[in-house]
Amino acid sequence: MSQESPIAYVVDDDASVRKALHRLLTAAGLRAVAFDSSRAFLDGYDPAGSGCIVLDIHMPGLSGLELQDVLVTADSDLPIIFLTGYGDVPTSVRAMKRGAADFLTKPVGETELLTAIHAAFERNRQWRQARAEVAEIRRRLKLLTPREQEVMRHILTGKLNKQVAAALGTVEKTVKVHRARVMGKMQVRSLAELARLAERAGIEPASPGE
Amino acid sequence: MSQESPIAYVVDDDASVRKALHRLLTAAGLRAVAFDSSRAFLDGYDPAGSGCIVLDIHMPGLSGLELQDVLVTADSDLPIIFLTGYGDVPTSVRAMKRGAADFLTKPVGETELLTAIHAAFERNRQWRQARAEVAEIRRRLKLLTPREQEVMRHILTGKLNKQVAAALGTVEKTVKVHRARVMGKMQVRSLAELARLAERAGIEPASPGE
DNA sequence: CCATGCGTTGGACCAAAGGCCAATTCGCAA
DNA sequence: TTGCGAATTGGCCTTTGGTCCAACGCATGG
Repeated sequence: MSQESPIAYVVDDDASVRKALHRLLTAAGLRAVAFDSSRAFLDGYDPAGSGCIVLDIHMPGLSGLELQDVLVTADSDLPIIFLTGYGDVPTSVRAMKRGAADFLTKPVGETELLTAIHAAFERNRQWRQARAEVAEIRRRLKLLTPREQEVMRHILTGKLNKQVAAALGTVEKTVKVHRARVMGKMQVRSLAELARLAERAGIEPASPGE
Repeated sequence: MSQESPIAYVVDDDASVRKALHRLLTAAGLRAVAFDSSRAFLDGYDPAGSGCIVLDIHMPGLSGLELQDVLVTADSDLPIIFLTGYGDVPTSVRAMKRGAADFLTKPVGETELLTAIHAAFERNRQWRQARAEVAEIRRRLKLLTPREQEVMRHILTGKLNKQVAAALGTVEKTVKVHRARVMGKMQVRSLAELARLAERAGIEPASPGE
């Protein structure tokens, strides 16, 4: 568990802004990394790391909004704080509707920015935690053989072993064995725990009929 | 199951705007109800109904943003579409961060507004559905006696009846009876279903120790 | 050809869950 | 006082779940 501290990525094509922001964030005790373009950011950031992005809108190449689209599509969990000098209402609304954490206008107060960053860090932390839990569940799920997954899906509907057997065209004994292996591989000791994991990870139970 | 069609509430202190919006929405086949102030809206809207609100920002008395705060606090599920002639970025961002469905500026295109309203209706529909499910679960939960609720919480941890009995200072037989009543009142036929309901409704299982 | 692993199945056995009937105690309300 | 619902407990029986030992068929790779 490498619990690295979150990084505040700064993406702005204006060197003086980058420098000022970097200095401000570093002085506040944050890890800050600056990029001069969306492309440079995409090439240099750590998709698995934690943190947030302080992003300018108007930039050559990929604009801030376009970078947001790329990250959303890529299912990134880095919150984006837009920071622009020429923001208009439609743009800010669009950005927020696509999940931006905040939308600030230059010049921005130190406190305002730092508050936004800390909030973004917190959002990122919670998101990552939720995602990690689901990822762990899915990791275990992959350990199950196809047959075991089928049995699990039927069990989650509340079927009895014999009913699962009938649905799968096998006998109760076999279901028992699969069931035991499912419980073992999913690392749960009760049906209640299994159902909870399944609910969290979005595992749909089999249709009652089939 | 009164499946009434959603209502588009219009809240604006400008009579001409109200009239124009009402005509526009009605012409589009929507049920529209207009109010000239936040207070009038609060007094006249149906908290249990479905729909959305087209809300002006600048109004005497409670402003649009203040009305939003009231509704958020009241846990309303009516999406708010702000519609203002003097919107600025900080205001729109604040509104969006508090959950506004959209933030449009006058003059607004017919298509733009209608699209926003339909999107808001859909959001409202999904929200209401999710809320209705949880409400139904909680309704059943209230049918449980305190003891039965305790037993349920322990069962949800995966404990055996005898372990639940030990935790509650009683005997296995009693737990069995309570358990059966829990299953009956919650209208589930398996532990898996019960666990699913509990997970959805945010019912926390008892701590394993106690 | 054979070893290895996976999926499958059988048998035996014990623990646990669920259902049914009956009974007691307690507190609160008619 | 009487009655009722909640909580509790007992006994008895059936069904189900969980586990151990054992075995067979099949594909994959050595």
